[in-house]
Amino acid sequence: MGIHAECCDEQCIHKNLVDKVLAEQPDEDALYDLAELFKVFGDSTRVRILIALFEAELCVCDISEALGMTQSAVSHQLQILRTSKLVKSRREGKQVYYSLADDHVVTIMAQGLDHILE
Amino acid sequence: MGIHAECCDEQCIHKNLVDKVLAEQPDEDALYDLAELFKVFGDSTRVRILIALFEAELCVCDISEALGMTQSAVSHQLQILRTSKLVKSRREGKQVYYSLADDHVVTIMAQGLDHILE
DNA sequence: TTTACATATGAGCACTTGTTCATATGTTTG
DNA sequence: CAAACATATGAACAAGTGCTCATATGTAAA
Repeated sequence: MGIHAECCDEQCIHKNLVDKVLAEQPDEDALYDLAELFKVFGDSTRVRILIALFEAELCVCDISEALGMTQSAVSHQLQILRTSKLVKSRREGKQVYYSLADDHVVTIMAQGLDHILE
Repeated sequence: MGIHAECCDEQCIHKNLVDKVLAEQPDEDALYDLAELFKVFGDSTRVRILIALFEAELCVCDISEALGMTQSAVSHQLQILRTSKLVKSRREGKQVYYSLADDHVVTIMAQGLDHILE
């Protein structure tokens, strides 16, 4: 007996649809990576950082100031954003400047805003 | 002294940029809602459910079968997806059928896939 | 080199989250 | 009505996450 011993007898399952879903499903790694990507967008501090970077390239210190958060907290989040390739960084003297890595960030955020503003 | 007592003296802040960021920032509620929305996409079980629903409208039982997960786990996740208005449901006899709520889901997922496949 | 500043990072803790298990609700059939 | 089935939901627990604090690294000025 499988997981569904007490649910969903054979006659009620739409077997052909389930098979189609299983056939079309992206591979396990892609699914995992996709969820990991959205997880990065799923924190209000990181969202605020990304929106701040819509305006301009900013140094860590600027971002801390704009968000009213400690440099450490912001720096930790910036690393996560950088690991996911959502932002890129550039050192200029003592400062490190961050900016958006590509257009996907903007598109994804715009679609998200569209959705919540309905 | 504020939060930044030991960091980022006045001369190093790009005050005009910070002010611009503060002025253009969406209100607190929108930022929070946006992060909440992406948080929903940020779980591989929910991503798998959404991708399954790309193919067809499915009942809870079909989804459990396709994902190889218990009915309870799937049902909990479906409620989260429904609360965020990413899926909608329709009862037909004993079954409840779920489908994608609107096109934003597809667009957001497609952009996400684009990003990770680069 | 020493000092000061900007940023990065590791450890620890409080809080959140996904699953399981047990059970409740809703629907159809006998 | 009772029994069977599909789905929903509350509680509890393990695993993950974001912040703080302390400290390390990197860079420029004295």
